[in-house]
Formats: sequence, structure tokens, C-alpha cells
Amino acid sequence: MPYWLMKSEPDAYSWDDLCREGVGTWDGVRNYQARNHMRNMKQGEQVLFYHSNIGMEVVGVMEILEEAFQDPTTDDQRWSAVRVKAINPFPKPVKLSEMKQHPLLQNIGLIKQSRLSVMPLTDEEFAVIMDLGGMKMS
DNA sequence: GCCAACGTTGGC
DNA sequence: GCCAACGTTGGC
Repeated sequence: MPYWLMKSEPDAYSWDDLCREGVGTWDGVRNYQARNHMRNMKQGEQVLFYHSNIGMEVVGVMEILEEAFQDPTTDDQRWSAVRVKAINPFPKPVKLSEMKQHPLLQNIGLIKQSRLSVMPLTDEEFAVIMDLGGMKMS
């Protein structure tokens, strides 16, 4: 099963914002590569939530509730959004600096392509980050 | 605040 | 279709 990681600046939209809303719409993505990843997401898949700029850490796990649909923030049909819900916060958020030091995380988009905001993770990468964050895999 | 990386735009 | 100029992202 594919896993994902999505970034947001907490100033704009944070983990706490998502928890407050319960169900969140992940919209505003204006990058083709990121959009293509979003269109590949399937209901029930798990997504890590990363705080860029402020925090620079993975803070929790989300789940895809609704697969890609027209981004409600624009009429431009090129852009898609997905619906997500928070599952669990990390007991211990995982810092970017920590991930950069981990030998099994050297190929993740966060490190290799720092501007990409939506990216896939391998089973192994997902498991490593969950472990670093003190989360038990269910 | 700076700047590297990278995507987009527009002139040719 | 190339590429210079420019804008944006995001780490430092």
C-alpha cells in the first residue's frame, strides 16, 4: 500500500487546524508533480503531515477520506484537491534534521527535492518515520 | 534576510 | 523550441 507525505506551512494550515476542523480539504496545490501524486491517492491510504518553515518536522498521520476532486479554491480544472482526516499526532515529532541523518531516509523527496509539497514514501520509509516519531504501526 | 533550487513566462 | 528573466519555496 502506498504511503504519502504532504507539507504545509503551519502559518497557513497546521496540524492543529486540521484537528479543529476534523475533516480537512487539502487544496491550493499549484505544482503538477505534487498534483499528480494527489491524483494517485486512494481512500484509506495514510499520509504524514509535515510542517515546513516553522517546526520543520513531521507532526502526525492522516488518512485519505476522498480521492482527488476539483480544487474548490479555483475554477481552473488543472488543479485537484483531496479530503483528509487526522488519525494520530506523533508522540514525538520527527525533525527534518533527524531524518537527514537517517541512512534509510536519504532518498525521500523532503531531502532530495525540498520544494515538492506532496510525495510518495516507500513502506520502509514510512515505517522508519513512524518509529522515529514513537508511533506504533497498526 | 539570504540564497539555492526549481518552476513558469515570454521574447526571439 | 530555447533560454534569460523572474517568482516562489523552503532550509539555513
